[in-house]
Amino acid sequence: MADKEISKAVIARLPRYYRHLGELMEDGVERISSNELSLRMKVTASQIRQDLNNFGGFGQQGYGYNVKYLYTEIAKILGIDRQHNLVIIGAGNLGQAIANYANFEKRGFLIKGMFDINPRLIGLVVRGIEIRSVDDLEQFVKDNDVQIAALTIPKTKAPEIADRLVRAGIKAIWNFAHTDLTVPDDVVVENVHLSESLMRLSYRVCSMQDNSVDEKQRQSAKNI
Amino acid sequence: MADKEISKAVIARLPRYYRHLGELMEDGVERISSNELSLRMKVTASQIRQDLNNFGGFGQQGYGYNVKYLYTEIAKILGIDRQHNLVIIGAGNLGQAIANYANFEKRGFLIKGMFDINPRLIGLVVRGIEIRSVDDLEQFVKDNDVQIAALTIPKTKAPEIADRLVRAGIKAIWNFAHTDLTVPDDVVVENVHLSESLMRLSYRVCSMQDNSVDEKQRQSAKNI
DNA sequence: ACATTATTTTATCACGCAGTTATAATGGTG
DNA sequence: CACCATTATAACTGCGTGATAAAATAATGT
Repeated sequence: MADKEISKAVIARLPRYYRHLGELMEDGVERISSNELSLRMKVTASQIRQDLNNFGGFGQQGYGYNVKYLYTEIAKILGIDRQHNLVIIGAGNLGQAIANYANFEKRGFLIKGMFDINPRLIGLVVRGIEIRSVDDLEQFVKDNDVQIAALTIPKTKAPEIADRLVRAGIKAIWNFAHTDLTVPDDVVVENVHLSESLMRLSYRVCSMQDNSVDEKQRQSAKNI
Repeated sequence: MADKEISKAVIARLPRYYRHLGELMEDGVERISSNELSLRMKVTASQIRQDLNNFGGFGQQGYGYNVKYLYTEIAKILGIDRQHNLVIIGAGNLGQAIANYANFEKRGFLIKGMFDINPRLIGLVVRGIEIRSVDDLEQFVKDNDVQIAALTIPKTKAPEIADRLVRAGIKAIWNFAHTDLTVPDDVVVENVHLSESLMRLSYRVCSMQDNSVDEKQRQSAKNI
């Protein structure tokens, strides 16, 4: 496994395949063809076949893909068959929203602890997870084999905390802070910049309106 | 403006340009060259030049780009110079996290109301925004010229609410529910699937580890 | 029950287009 | 007038799509 480089575009699509396959399993579907799946997911069947082929022949001619097998194989590829210990830095609404999302644990993401600087929050327990002082961060990361840190703190504090996490040996940062982080090459940063997402939405709304205006102009141009 | 089709990839990068330009403005920087910006943002200067050229000559030879001018122009392109009214459906932690993020309002996103089905939450006020019953959703959307709805509800409820929003005349859905939504062509859906983001992170962490194992193997192979 | 044919569906190949990077040409700056 | 940095153009890379070959399943007839 993990022989040749797999394109970024394919990896980005895998979680969506995984989600749909999970839903199919729940519905008791045992096998599915790329064509059926393409209808469901609204992507071309060709793309599905090519994507899945990156990881070796999961499918069988004349049969299709075995849903359960494919599901577990994708889990292996994504690494969600293993356990990942994570901590949440920032116990505000966003941090608590993540802590409260139970399904992460089904995927092997185990929230070991939460951290904050607000003394009023420290000591509280959210879904069995204690909120601790950031002073204890390094020690906790080392003691609990924490791989991943979710950063749900203001951008001003983010770079400093990121540095501390890196020095404590963290492998990946799930960054919700509205800033870019600079980390060594062997540390992964996955950005979730909500404000950027909202701006993209804004663009699409506006260009949609502009287009409809254009169409109206074209319509009235016809009538001349 | 809005003459020829601009590629999706360029639009996706614009918010990041916008953020960095904002930071430069705060630092009192008046002009910047594509080369300096490329160093700061860690993308190629060539890409920056080509991206910005999509929207007409913002730059000047021998001078660079005027930071403030570029900032306001990108704002126009993204449509964040106008006001967008939005509602949040789902007043849980995630919904409240969005409601509490003040900077959205600076970008013209005005949160008009929040909605939930939980009677205990209805009537509460978060940052001056009242939490209402979803029964009042349609009327509120129509009365308040709401364009955008943030969906921070469980996936089981999402499709039904999405339908209701569409019928009420919403223009865009910012979808945090872990499911795909089916809407008419003239309604924009921007997905924020956190679980998928976390899976991508997981993949990168694992492939990073595998690669370092490979390197060690290569190292030991050398020593034979 | 077996051989044969038709059907289904994947795997692989090849092409075209879009996105990215590099280079040449142009036009201000100082 | 030399230099700088953009604009415009060209080369390259990679992704997505469609077409074809191969392989298994399902159907048919003897």
